[in-house]
Amino acid sequence: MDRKLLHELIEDYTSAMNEVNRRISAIMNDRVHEELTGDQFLTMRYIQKNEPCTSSDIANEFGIVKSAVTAQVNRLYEKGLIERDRDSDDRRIVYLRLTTEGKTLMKEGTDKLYEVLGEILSNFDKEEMTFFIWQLQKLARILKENG
Amino acid sequence: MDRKLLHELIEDYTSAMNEVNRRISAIMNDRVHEELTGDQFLTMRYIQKNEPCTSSDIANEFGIVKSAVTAQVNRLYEKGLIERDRDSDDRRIVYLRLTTEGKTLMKEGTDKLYEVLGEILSNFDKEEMTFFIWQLQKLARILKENG
DNA sequence: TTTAAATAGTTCTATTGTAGAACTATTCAC
DNA sequence: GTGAATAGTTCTACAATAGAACTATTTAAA
Repeated sequence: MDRKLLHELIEDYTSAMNEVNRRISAIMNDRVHEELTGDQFLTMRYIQKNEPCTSSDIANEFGIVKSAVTAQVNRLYEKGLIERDRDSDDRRIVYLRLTTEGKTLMKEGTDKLYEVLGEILSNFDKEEMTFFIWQLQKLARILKENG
Repeated sequence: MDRKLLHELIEDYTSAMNEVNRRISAIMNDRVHEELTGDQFLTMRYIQKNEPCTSSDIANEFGIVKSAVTAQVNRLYEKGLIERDRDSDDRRIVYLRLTTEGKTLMKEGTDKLYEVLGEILSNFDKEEMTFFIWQLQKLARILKENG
């Protein structure tokens, strides 16, 4: 491909992607997870979907070091949203689960997420959206291979 | 559209988008802006493209408060990458510009960005990429209206 | 023309997210 | 049984951010 065109596409891609990320995170903050930060919501969602999971799982999923996870998990623990208990066979391992409060909060958050994103995505028809997601997944796969 | 299908699409969209963002930022960190954080690189790029600009411009562009910009700009200033000077007509306004060092660094960073993203995007053909970017821009526009 | 409101930016404080090194406790492998 | 590997925590340092209080300056209104 022509060099100049490629550079223009890269500029367009990065600027659109940055704008989407900024606006999504602003909307999520305002309307989806009032009581949590964006990162906390993502961590809670991960635990919700992968219960029970460990700090190492989270560190691996989000590409951050384990001490960063400890700090985050401590904050969620202090809010009473998650519980920790040690594996009885291998006492190094600490399993993380949502508490009843955590589950309630995430149920509400997920409902709002579906409502808010559903409203936004209703501007795309099914084929358009499917193709867009398929492209995103392809990009994710390529990035995984190139990382 | 069917409710369950929409929810699945939302799950696929959010998980692909999050993975893309994580991997892009990891790659950028490793190969594009070694001496800067991701946020600093974005701020420097904004100044590079909009020289001279103000702290308020940056706050507006990235949706953050002005005190956050002051903190960021201070760090870049201390690295010798940007310079500030007051408008002589309206002495409240401080214009930001890249220093020679800042320009050199951003020239290198931009070259690396083109190289790295060019390599990744070469896995898409021109029509595919154009359509994908067009969809991203459409999403950005809708988010802007819905925000 | 003086005074009040608006604007641009900074300072200060507090919280969150992060990396990295040193550490504890536990399990595994030889 | 001892040394290596693993899971997680603690501690320190820094970046990013919000929000309130502040300074300096300009604009608008009385």
